[in-house]
Amino acid sequence: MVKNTNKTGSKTLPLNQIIDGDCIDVMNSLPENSVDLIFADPPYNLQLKGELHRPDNSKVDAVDDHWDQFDSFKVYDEFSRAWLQAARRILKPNGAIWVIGSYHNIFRVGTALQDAGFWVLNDVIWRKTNPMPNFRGVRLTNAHETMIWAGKSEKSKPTFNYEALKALNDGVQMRSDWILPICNGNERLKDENGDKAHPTQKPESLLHRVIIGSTNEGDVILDPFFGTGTTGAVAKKLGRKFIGIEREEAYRKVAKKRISAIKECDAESLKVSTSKRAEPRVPFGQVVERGMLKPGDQLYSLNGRHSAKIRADGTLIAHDQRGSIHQVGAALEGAPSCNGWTYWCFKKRGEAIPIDMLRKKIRAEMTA
Amino acid sequence: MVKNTNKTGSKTLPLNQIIDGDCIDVMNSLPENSVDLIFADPPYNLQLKGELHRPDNSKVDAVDDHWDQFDSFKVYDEFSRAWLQAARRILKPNGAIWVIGSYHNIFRVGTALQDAGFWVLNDVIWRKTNPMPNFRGVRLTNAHETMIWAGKSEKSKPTFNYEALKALNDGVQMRSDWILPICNGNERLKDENGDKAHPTQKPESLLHRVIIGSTNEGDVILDPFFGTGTTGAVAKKLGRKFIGIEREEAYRKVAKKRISAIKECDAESLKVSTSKRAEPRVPFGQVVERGMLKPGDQLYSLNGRHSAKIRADGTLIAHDQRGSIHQVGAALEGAPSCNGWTYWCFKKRGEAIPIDMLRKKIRAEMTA
DNA sequence: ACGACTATTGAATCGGGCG
DNA sequence: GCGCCCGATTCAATAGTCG
Repeated sequence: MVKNTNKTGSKTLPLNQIIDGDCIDVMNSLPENSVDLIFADPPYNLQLKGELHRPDNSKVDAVDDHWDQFDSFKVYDEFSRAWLQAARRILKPNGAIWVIGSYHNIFRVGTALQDAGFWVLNDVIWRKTNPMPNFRGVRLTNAHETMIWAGKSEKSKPTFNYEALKALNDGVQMRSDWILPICNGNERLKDENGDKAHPTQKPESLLHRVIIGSTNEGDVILDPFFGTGTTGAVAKKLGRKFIGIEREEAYRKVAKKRISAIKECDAESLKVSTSKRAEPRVPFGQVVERGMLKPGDQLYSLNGRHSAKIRADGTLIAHDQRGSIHQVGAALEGAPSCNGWTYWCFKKRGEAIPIDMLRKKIRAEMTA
Repeated sequence: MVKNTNKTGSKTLPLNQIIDGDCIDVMNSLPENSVDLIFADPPYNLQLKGELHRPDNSKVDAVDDHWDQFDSFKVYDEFSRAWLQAARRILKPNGAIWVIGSYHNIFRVGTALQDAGFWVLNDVIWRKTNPMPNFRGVRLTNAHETMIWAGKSEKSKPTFNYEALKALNDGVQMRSDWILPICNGNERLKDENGDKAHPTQKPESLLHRVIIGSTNEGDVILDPFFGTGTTGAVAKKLGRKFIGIEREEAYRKVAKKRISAIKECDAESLKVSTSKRAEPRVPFGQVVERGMLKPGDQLYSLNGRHSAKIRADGTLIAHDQRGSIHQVGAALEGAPSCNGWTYWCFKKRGEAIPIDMLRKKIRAEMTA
């Protein structure tokens, strides 16, 4: 619990501190209508069963921590409603909240949040450039997480730095999907043994965008599930104040050390380097899905010597050869490799047109 | 309501038809455990209150001027629970459902779906290449929609054509974010006045991926909010059967015309890449029985570190390890498991050849 | 120093068939 | 239903090693 009552009896905020305790108790001890933004990364309730191994037989380090264990959806929903209610009380009337989650919990959290009176402004997708694959090949690669951005109420007018986000996005309006890598390399905090200090550390780039977009300098940002303190680190760097709440001694310790080493940026260095985008890869399957060519259509080689038929999954078939546009091209030519995009043509009004024209069209739309 | 009772009184499915009626009533009139896949694009606009029905089919009264947020969510939730329950009843035990929505409704739908007993397999983000901008610059561009893919229950084993989706994505595992343009151009259906026939027509590319990935040829796909029939159009094109339910005469009319003009792909083009899991199992003993390898022959591990001797019953022996090709491989490597077929090689004229070559030979003979 | 190659790792609801 | 056992399955980004 926080000692946050001053001499006159009015409550004050414990700024730039990491508070030990249950986040609901701590938030209830803070004054109402006092915080500008809440960023929350609650437990996801993953419900993992057995062990999982990679194809090379190495074991996957699962998130099986005690704090992620809930008996049922009902218990998880009660937990969500409780912390969301406490969070909403301390938010200023024009304050906002961000919550991050995966399909395991985000629908529960989103429903609880709407029921509590929050007003959803956007849902934002964090598209991971380097997610963990689905090793058994039984599902889609789980390549994103979902964030919900919501105001305290329908009437509230939360901070939104439209121009700053637009600038971050090379001058075009920021979209609801954010393409960012997961947290690894030097940014990933290690404990004394060299193991990762926290199983689910979020990248600073994600918080950078949240904080730039929805707070002003000097604002107070509270994180009820502080962990190793990414929210606090980025808040300090960007000249905002933070309040962190964390139950685990080990996480608090790492976070404190981390944040004390951070230097606040001068205004100039707040500008972020925008990542260069390589030309987006276009799978040939998209040409089929989008109906630019249809299953059953014929393709012809540039040299006119071969032809092949398109199948519904974007592979080709020619005599006994099946596979991608590249594989079939290489096989027919007896070559070690082949760029199918420039090798194959389709016919339109008797004219042979390279399929690369279709890829150009798709790329133009992707970057538009 | 559907006339789907034949002379013997047993119910039959009204295949490749568009049925007029409320989707809950119609689904309740269909036989249980009869449909392979459901694709649902339910209304998400809460202003549709006037058109919503409670589970008891009573119509919800028109909007009150002082409409209360919680009440409207409650009505929407009842509607969601009702149609999801009806949908779940008619799904086969190994059937699956796809639901698409935006932040206005997807958290409600996702929660209702989990509460109804569906088991979420993935959430999938449709990332629009060409979304409508946020004209007033007060929010992020709403550039995506969310789809939930779920099995009928935790135990069910829905169809998942992993290899076909991988092929569609140029040979890398399909991710949970799908980059596709919105429906416009020639694909966008117009009415007699040249206006768009439906406000939220989904692109065929989206359904192509859903249907290729989670159904097989001949499967039955039901769409309870059929609209202008994108689900039916792609189902027909890909050799699947559909059942559409739609209350609006104008949409049914457009959909019927649209689908009748569609041509089904030829059989060969519908074939997609399949997984090895579908291939017949070959015991290693057959290799010995057929004399392809003899008792006493040596096998060598792929990495060259181990060797083993073949015994007459098709087991291996290496030092004190005895057992199947898989068991001995795993034991020698200290691994939790091992695919002996790809781990062991035999020598022919000094060259190491994987024993999987012998299995391929046997399989070829089996299918010949 | 640099390139080539190998090893490690990340919020994961990660099998199916037969006895 | 349970236990056993076959045998299928990964992408991108670091970090480390060797020459």
